[in-house]
Amino acid sequence: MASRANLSDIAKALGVSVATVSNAMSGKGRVSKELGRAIREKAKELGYVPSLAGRALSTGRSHVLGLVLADIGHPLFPQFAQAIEHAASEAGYGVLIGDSRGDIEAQSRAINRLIERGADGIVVVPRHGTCIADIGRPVAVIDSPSTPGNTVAADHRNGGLEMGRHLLELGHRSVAIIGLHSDSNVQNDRIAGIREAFAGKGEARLIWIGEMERSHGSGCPLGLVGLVEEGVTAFAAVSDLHALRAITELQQGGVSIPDDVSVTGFDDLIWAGVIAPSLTTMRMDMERIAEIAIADLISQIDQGGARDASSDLPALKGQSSIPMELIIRQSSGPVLGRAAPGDRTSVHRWPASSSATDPV
Amino acid sequence: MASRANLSDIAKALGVSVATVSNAMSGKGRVSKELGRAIREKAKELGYVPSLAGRALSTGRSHVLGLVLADIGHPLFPQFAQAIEHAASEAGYGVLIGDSRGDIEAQSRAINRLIERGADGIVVVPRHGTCIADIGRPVAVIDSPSTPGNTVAADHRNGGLEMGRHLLELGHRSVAIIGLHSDSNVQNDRIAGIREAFAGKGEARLIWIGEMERSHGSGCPLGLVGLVEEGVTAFAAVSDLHALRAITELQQGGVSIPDDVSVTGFDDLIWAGVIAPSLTTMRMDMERIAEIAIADLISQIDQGGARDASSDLPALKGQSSIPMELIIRQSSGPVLGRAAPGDRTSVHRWPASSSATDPV
DNA sequence: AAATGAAGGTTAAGCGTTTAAGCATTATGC
DNA sequence: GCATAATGCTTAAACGCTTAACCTTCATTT
Repeated sequence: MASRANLSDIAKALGVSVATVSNAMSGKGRVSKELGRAIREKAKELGYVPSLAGRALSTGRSHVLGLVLADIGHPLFPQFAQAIEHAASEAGYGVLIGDSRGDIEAQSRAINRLIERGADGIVVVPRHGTCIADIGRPVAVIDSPSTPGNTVAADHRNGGLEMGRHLLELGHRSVAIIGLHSDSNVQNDRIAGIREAFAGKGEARLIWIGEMERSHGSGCPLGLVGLVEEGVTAFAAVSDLHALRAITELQQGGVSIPDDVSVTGFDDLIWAGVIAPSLTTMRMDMERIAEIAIADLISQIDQGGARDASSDLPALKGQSSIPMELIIRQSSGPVLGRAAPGDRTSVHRWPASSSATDPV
Repeated sequence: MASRANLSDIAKALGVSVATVSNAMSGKGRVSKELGRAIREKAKELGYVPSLAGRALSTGRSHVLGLVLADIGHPLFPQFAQAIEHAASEAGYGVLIGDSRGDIEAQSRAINRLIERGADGIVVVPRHGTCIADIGRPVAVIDSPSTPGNTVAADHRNGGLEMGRHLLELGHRSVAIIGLHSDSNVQNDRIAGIREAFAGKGEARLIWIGEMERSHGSGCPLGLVGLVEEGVTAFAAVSDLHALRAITELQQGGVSIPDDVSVTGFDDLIWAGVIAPSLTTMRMDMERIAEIAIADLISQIDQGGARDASSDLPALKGQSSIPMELIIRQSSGPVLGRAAPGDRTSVHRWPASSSATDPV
């Protein structure tokens, strides 16, 4: 009932001025050791919680960040949100969510709404191929290192490279890369990496799901079994979502994974470890990405709000690429020559999940 | 540059008092038609955007809601977040996210943090089996109708009932229900529904993934192929996540879906429509659930903040159950007698996605 | 011993909004 | 034609916090 205690309650209880209490709590002004302690004790006793509204009004900072995702419905969103929330929370910021519902115009509207709500800065994971207009506030963009204006991102290209190498080591010489459509920088980077790995060492063809669906309807079969018959021994999807689609389609067609063909994904979505076979994939270090994005944002905020041209953020601004981590599970294996499903225990395998005691 | 215009800027520009401008904008006090219009015009001209901080300080309402999810990493979270954000946004509220990282104690901490941040109310999708402590603020709980203190939820039991009937209609008389563990009200409701449908008409056994993993390690095979040999013709998972696990395990074991057995899920997760076979599942009406939760919350807030005993919210408080929707796709089909994979075109099928032109 | 400085406070203004109370001015009732 | 009411606006206080400026007191320094 007793509506929250405020500074003046503490001040009154101790017979000092509000300013002193404020100083004591923030450690800024000049307050004697003892009085400081006494004030902090009283504060705790009264259950004092600073009013963010009051502080915001006074300082002009809300200590709230906005998080705008191209498509909140994307399965990777939870990981993002969790990581961002955690990093922001550590830094004393709250996170306000904005949904751009996929379309570009709505994305700007979402950003504006967050700003009107007083967000000090915005983290944007943009829609494929979008450029973020220069709003008059600090922004951190998480897309891909090859996107202009990008702040921090996973090193998708190198992730692709590693994935390609992984498949090459297993003996694969003909891979089909599965992507959605060509206007995503993230996907393009991953694809470029895989191709680079295969350059001169094998054949890498490309399948755009988007194109196939445009002509054959969404959810249509991708004709992967046919590719297997043409000699493709591995499918490298640029997202676990597509890898899952590939795995089920192949299995339904009677193709055995990984004995007949290997399938790999990207992102380590939540189910990647529990499907059969569990999925070899490439994981982003969300925690680090979030941490850097938030650090950059806060640094921008502290350096004085809405500077036009970004100036002198030393190592921060400018293309941080965070390494990705290859997670080898069951869906990728050595090329077996298409007839003899012998043992294939040579490759080190991860358990389905970190807490597993029995790696299947 | 020009830091946002405020009320007094408008007042000065028009030679009136701030109070009048405030009244004109809110439509509350007494302002003449003409002056009102003039003020609103000027406001638009100056690009006036009300300061939420100022308003919050003055009114004691932040117009921000907190959203706490038991586990932000859950694949259903995006749908929740999107729906809640949308509903809140329509009602003029922002949404602050809080992550309870799965554990119960962290859940309370998350709630407290949101409250300290000034959230006017909280939407909680609680951890299985958690009771939300009475914080001194409006709360809306979305769990299951059988949870005490629940505000609104999908009618999981009836969803289970419908799913069971669907399988019965297809001729299935022996189903295995797949759940994670028994301390989730949502899962229990769904299971109870399925069982009710099968009561007296067929056999329904139960598989807890949690128990199996405790002894055999996480990600372990569930032994579903063995059950098929024992005569089970359908697997009804209480979540798409488990359905996916079942589908891949069965496919890997050479069982054909839906010719040999049917598999169904719950929640219509994002990939349910694109795997092969696409997944028959039961969808919640998130939009409505979110709408009702938000409406309830706002009503509580408007009725005067922290009332102890919830009083006279008429139809709102008290167990709103929102019907679920059965989505029939490819993974469920008629029992075929285990040998003759004949045609099975009698059942009406959904396209993989609403925009599909070719239902595969 | 006077000037200087630091230490430990206090006062007061300001952030942008809302809202109760006050005060003219004009309309209404009888 | 006078009390009453409604209308249209202004004044002023309040919300809770921060921060610059100011004022003592006491310890140094010259």
